Amino acid sequence: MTQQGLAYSGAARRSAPTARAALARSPLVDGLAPDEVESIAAESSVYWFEPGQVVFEEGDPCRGLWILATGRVRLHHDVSDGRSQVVGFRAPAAALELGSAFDGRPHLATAVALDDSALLFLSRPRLADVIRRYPQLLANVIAGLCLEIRQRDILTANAALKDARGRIGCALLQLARQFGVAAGPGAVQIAYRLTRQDIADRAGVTIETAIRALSELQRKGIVQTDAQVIEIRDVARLRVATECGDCQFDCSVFATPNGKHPAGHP
DNA sequence: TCATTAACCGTCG
DNA sequence: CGACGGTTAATGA
Repeated sequence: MTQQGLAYSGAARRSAPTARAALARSPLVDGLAPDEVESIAAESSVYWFEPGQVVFEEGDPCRGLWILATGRVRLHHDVSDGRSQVVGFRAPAAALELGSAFDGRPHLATAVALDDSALLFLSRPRLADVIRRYPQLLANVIAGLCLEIRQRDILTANAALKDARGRIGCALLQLARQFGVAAGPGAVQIAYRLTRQDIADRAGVTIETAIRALSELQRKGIVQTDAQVIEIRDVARLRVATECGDCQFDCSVFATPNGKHPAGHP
């Protein structure tokens, strides 16, 4: 069951310019002229979701492409024993699930709003139409899909790391790659609020284990948490502690000087 | 609701 | 055996 937000409520209408701005920042429309982006925005709708509201559920038929405009969204699988495995977190300008939007098969994960969130929706027929008009989009889609695949690869590599500390460390480094902003020499802040439960579900451990590992890292001065925002004070030491040495996945932490990460991509 | 700590317990190398 | 991590419970913010 998908509970959808109200289409174009008054609040959503007022937020439409914000949604268009988010679309313009999306890597999906890289290389398109502003009026071309505008024509895509004109074909899409804006939906509003409250914290905890489900955008779509794993197994739901995919009706189109969702792009986050404002707020935060978590994507996860519900695992048999009642726990949940986080597939990824989304920030504004990121697509929720490119794969299903383009192959039309059911959603691979459940998407839940973490904050009040505005999302752009483009139905599959309109998406197909837009692609026909702007073939440049295909290259952007492929790039986005490749990033989704990399993220999944990191997830499986993470699960294969033998102990919980390693998985937590790997999850932190990957989140830093995605949401990191420079916070001084060798330090990166994960600019995304995450509960301990979020971290635990991302790493595939219980919340207590996540707390144990994080407390330990905190005691060593490697990380520091403030109001659900984690700062890695010493990336190099976290890498050592996580034994990333021979990991072939691209967890390398980057942060641009102006504090922006590349356009919302996972 | 979220975070933390500690005690306890089963598994596995 | 002993490290590890899940379970449970208690407590504080």
